[in-house]
Amino acid sequence: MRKDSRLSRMLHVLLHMARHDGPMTSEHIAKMLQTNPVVVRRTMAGLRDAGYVRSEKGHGGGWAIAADLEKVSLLDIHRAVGGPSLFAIGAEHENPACAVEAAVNEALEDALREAEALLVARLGAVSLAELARSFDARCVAGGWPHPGGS
Amino acid sequence: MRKDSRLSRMLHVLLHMARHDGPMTSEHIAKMLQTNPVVVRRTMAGLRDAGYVRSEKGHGGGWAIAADLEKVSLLDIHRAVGGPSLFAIGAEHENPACAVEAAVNEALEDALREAEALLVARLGAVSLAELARSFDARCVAGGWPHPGGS
DNA sequence: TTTCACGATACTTATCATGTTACATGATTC
DNA sequence: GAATCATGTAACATGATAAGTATCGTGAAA
Repeated sequence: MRKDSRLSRMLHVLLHMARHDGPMTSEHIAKMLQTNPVVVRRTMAGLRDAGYVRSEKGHGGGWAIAADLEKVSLLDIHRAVGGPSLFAIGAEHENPACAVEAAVNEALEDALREAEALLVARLGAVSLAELARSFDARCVAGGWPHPGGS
Repeated sequence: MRKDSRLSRMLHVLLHMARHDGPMTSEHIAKMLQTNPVVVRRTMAGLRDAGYVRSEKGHGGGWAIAADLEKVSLLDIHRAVGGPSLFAIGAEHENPACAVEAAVNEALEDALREAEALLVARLGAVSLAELARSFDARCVAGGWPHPGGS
């Protein structure tokens, strides 16, 4: 099953925007993500609705950060793009009539719930600002040219 | 994205088989799972290849347990059905040229790795026998009629 | 030899993120 | 105000994959 990369893509965009002056167009962003401007607008609409970014039409328009990156976590972004299910496996029926199936589901869902709690906690504990700073640190440590092209 | 229910289904079948005398046909199993016999054979082929079940053709044929349930974990079954990816989210590119994207991927993959380790540990810690016993306990506690129809 | 049940192949369906085309809307520039 | 730029939105195509279906072959039991 192909993976949902919306969170990953939006984080990528947000970090670029955090180190970029002025708005970025969908077309520019699409090139960064190697995709289509419409996909960018569609996905970023969630971030806009959540107030994390702002979009402006017309000349000089585009997308810009609209929130304090210290206060937005990776989990917030995950939710802003629709908070898709984190797992690719699960039970077939929600409320099985069969007692055996119910027992199996409970065992599996217990395990999944725990893993989800861990993942949610991890994503919720990291702010975009921290992620951006850790990126800066990587650049210094690894001797990368900082701004980066894409 | 619709979830992969192979693990859940196979556990359901295995628990029934553990409390059932003689082989069960694909058709019988398919009714339990509310699906098609071909789907059953296709999915159970993995369990057979791994040696967890055995299949016999002809009159009186069907599927039967072929392993010590104490020694088979839920993780083993997950792997026997193909060990599909556990997560529905992930990064777009494996080895991004962009340093920002690489940093994002690393952060996300760290979190996913941790959650996966937890989930794998949980699934690996439970044997089919334990799962079956916990089902028995549920029946007693809840006053269910034990054998169950589907 | 008939019936039963699995084995295997091929094809269809369902789902959903992603990709694409087309056009409307609003803002800026001239 | 006309042209241009950029987003907003709708509609549809694509790709991947689990699941569903139809069909026929194979081997075992009655």
